[in-house]
Amino acid sequence: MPELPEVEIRRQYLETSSLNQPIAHIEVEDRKLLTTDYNTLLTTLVGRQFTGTRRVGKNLFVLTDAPDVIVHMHFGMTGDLEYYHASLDRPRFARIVFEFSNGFNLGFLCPRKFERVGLIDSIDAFLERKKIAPDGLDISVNELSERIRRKKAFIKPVLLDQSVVAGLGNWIVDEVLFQARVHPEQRADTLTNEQLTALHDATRLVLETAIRHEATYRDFPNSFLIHVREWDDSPYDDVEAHKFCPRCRTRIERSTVGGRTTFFCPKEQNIPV
DNA sequence: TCTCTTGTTCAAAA
DNA sequence: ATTTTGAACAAGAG
Repeated sequence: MPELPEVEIRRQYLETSSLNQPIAHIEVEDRKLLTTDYNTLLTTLVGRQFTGTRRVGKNLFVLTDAPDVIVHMHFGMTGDLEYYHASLDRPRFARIVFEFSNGFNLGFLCPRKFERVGLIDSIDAFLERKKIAPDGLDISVNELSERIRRKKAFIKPVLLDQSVVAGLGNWIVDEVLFQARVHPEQRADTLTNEQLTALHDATRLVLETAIRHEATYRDFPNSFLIHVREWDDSPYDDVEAHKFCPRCRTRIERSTVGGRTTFFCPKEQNIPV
């Protein structure tokens, strides 16, 4: 789940629930989830407060009242946050828990242990070191085009590359390509200016739509491809109807591109000849 | 029981 | 040397 829109929702959640409360303790069930030594994490953060948040791509940064002390969070494939009163049971999979002195806890839920939390001293240095490109909501059409044109790989894995544009994951890339009518296996360096503009427009459309609907897939417009994904089905959905292109009713094709499951409309997403 | 998975990394291959 | 590919990571869900 945690692609850019989900991380943005989590950022807003942390921002409204967990700022300006002294940290009394931090529980960590499995230290492999930390990118910073546990004792360093404790001595650095206990007594401090979260003061603000920033997000770039799928990375969430939590600022503190100590200079140059920033908590970095990455949600992997399944990470989530839950703010709850300490008198309640710890939420399932809350393997890292920030305990505030006011009796509330912020749980970092890590069902699959692909998530990571650690300290950094500079967001810019972190982005540089990790080669994180500009965020999908900030990147200009020129910069996106420039970065895509440099690559020869299929456009799908290029858009998944966080050093090209930050925040797009597997389903968003499929959705962006569908909205822009670009085939996932078109070579990146063969995209026309019109296609690059369409990709930039589609990126904004998909990201903004997802954030507006708080990343709840079933609420997305019917014009979106996402409804073909089986994990979107609800008891109210006509599952069969979702296997067809919402525009031309052609059966949606499922394949593997760049090692990832890919859905696309074989009629509308063509490679120009 | 078996397959699949929304992400990233790193080593191998090209 | 650089870019691309693909396995590995861990564990839950269906």
